[in-house]
Order: sequence, then structure tokens, then C-alpha cells
Amino acid sequence: MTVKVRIAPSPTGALHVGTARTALFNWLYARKHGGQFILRIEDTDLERSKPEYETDIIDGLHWLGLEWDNHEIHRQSERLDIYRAHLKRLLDSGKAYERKYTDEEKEAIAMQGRTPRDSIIALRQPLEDRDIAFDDEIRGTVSVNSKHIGAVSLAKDSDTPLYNFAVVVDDLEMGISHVIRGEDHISNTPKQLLIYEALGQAPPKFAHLPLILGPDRSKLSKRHGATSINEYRKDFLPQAMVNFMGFLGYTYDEEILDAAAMAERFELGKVHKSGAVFDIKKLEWLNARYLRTLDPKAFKEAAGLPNLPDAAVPLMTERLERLSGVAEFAYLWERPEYDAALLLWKEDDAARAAKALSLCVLLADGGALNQANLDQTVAGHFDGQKGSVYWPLRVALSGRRNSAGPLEIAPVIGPAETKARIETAIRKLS
RNA sequence: GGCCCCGUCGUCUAGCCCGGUCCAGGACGCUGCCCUUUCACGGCGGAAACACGGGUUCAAAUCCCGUCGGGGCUACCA
Repeated sequence: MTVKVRIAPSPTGALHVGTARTALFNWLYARKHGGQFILRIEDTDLERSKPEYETDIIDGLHWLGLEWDNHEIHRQSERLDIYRAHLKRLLDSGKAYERKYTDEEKEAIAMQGRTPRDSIIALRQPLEDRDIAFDDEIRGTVSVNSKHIGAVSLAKDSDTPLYNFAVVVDDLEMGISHVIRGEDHISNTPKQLLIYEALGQAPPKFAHLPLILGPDRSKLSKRHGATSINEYRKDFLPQAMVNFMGFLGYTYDEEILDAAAMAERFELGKVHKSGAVFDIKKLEWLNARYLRTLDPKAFKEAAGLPNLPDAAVPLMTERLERLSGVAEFAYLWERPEYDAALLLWKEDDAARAAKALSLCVLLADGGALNQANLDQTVAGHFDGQKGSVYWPLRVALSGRRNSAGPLEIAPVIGPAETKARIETAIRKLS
């Protein structure tokens, strides 16, 4: 069977991590089987759909590197003719009908603050009770009795199809082989099965992915914090994000692997059944790992610091978890502000620190500020107390309680700036 | 409420299908020590889980039943 899958986001909000993860799994499955991966924008809800959300979703998918087939974007709003034709057939054959709302129903709708219409086009459902079942690729058989399935609404009118109907028609028309989507759609599936039946067509295979959960184990949503992929772009590398999302509902033998490697190993049947909590700590750990593998050019681009000297890169990547953390390294490109007291190592006094720094200036002048000479200074003048020399020197260069080492910083800022900063420190001590 | 899905360390999970090799393994996080001028990296340790109750069996995290718990859905949204 030719594999053809799709990601079908609705442009009623920015790209949600759940949607991104679903996109990834679909992409993985398509890659694994040499199939196609389609992007379909489900914008039948005219009131809530916004072009800027569509743009955001597309940008986010590009950022993650989840490219879809032919770069073609299918929009439901541009396929109205197709739904209309199918709807007409259903109406003509009596499989669908115009369902009048009762006064009670209208009242209930009005209670929700919407103005009710008089009728809707619905599926005419069989009267007898029977089990509607499907074989989920992840969960096995899922079965629901038809009496528990409510009215299946198809369209508001011939020009405005509703979700369940549009999805079925599109999946059919596009020849989708596997519908891989979130678990929150399980209860829609029996309704859609009824529509396939009315249309006289065989349904595709279904696979329902476990949900991504917040710390309280409910479906990840706004109240848990950032849910939009956009909000992660300033801190995380797309490779880390993809690697992380790949583990939300699946286990690979290795911890670190890229999308192509995941695709090789991916099997639908191995997807987990229960929801996974989105653990930002693990994402940070992964991100740190990926950051360290970046070459200077790639890092500078990702960090938005095009003018950073290459020598500064390893020093930063070894310490960063989030991209926005680069601010902590401002001492590499601007002279730091700090309190003189910070220059004092443990019980050392200003005189001792000043003496250490003066010796450092001498070394810096001679272009001899290196470990061997520094250690010699420590041994010769400071009773082997390395901190008495290294600490004030480091603070002179970084202005921080915590930072990279002085011998790492000096080459980055250059000899002249190094000397100037040490002299500034000595002045602070007098 | 009804329907559906799920239930191994705090979190992601291996093991469960094909019962013994599991006084349950790995990773993140937490934590102790080492390295060390600080931070980070790195190395070596530690604490930490089979939801509960029955049953089947010589033997159950693994099979069966029940209970409890959590979640999803219940639109003229998707």
C-alpha cells in the first residue's frame, strides 16, 4: 500500500507543540515508507481562521524541517466545490437531510452566546444499535455502540462544511492511507466511519497518538505556559525540538538522534498509548547537547551574534542551555561593571589582589599571560594559593562571580582589552 | 453524568504480547564525592517506581477479574 499521510492544522492559533509532534510522527511514517506527507489547512471555520496563523504554522513547520510534499498547501476554503458535490449526492440519495432544530436546542445554543440557525445538514443515521469499530494501529480495536454516537452534523449549509465531513471528504479525495492524529480525535472516528459508510467508501487506517500533557497531566494548554512552537524558537535549536518531540510518545534506543535516524527506526505499532508530560528540563538538556555540537558559524547564526569571535563559541556552548542565555556572556563584547569587593578571593585583602593583578599586567604586557607563567606567579608570590591570582584576574575580565576562566576570556577579548580591564581592576582596588 | 482511552522512579521510559534471568534497567531532574580560581564540562556513586485488592500458578510488573485513579470527548470548533 502506498503510504500517504497528512498534517491538518486549523489556522485558529499559532503552531501548537501537539500539532508539531503530530506533524513529526506523520513525517516520520511517510519517510520510513517512502510515502507522501501532505499539508492541509483546515480553515472551514471562517470566524476563527486567520491568515497570520496560517503563516505562523507554515513558518514553524519549515523551522522544524518538516517539509511536505511538493511544497503545496491545500486549503479547505479552496475546496468548497468538492464538499458541495459530495453533500449534494448524500442529500439526493437521502443519506443526509436537513435537520430542524427544536426550540430547546436553539435555546441551548443561544445560552452559549451564539445565534442559532433553524437547521443543519446532518447524516441520517441507521436506527438499529450496532457496534462501530475500527482497528487502531496504536491501540488495537476501539468499539463504540451506535446509540452513543450523537447526531453527525455535516454542514451548516451547502457552502460551509463542518469538520467531520470535510475531513472525510478530503482524506478520501486525497487518497490518505493513514490518518495519524491526536488521541482527542478518537471519539470523532466513529462518526467519521459513518460518513465513509454513507459515501460508500472504505476508510483509511487510523492511528491515535497519545496526548502531550502539562505538569498536572491534563492536555497541554495555554495555562501551562508556552504551547506555541514560536515561543521556543528564541531558546531552542530545531534539532533539539525535533529530537525531544520524537520522544513524546515513543522510545528509541539512543537518546540523541535526528529526524532521519528516527524515521529509519519508526514503527506505528510502537507508539505509546498513554500521554507524556512535556518536560522542559529534558528539552534543555537536549538543547545543551546540540548546542555543543554546533560549529562557530552555525552557533553565531543561531544565537544572532554574527560578530562574535570564533574563539568565544566553545566557551559559550559548553555553558548554555537556552539560546537566550547568551546575555550572560556580555562580558565577551563589552567591558563589565562590577563592585571592587568582588575582586577579593576568600580572605584576601585589596593589597594582595592588587599585587596579583599588577603581576598579571606585567605578563599581559609581555604577551605571556598563560597558565605556566600564572602558575609560577602563584607558586612564587602567593604560597601556591591559585585563587589569589586566578580569581581576581578572572573577575577583572568578566566582572562576574561565575564565568569562564581568565585564560579562556583573554584570547576572545584580545591583549589590549585584557590589559585595560586588569588596569581598571587595579584602580578599583586603590 | 454518558461514552472512549490510559495507569512502572518527580518526569520520559525498558521490561508486559511469549510468567522465572527484575529484591525492576536506562535517561532527565535531584543529590554525594572527585576534578577545579568561580561557573560549566567531565568522571564515579546515591535516593527514587511495578496504583490497590482478589484470582490463576511452584513462580506475576508480566495472565484473568474487580476497584480506584487520571485523561479525552461529549458544538451550528477543529
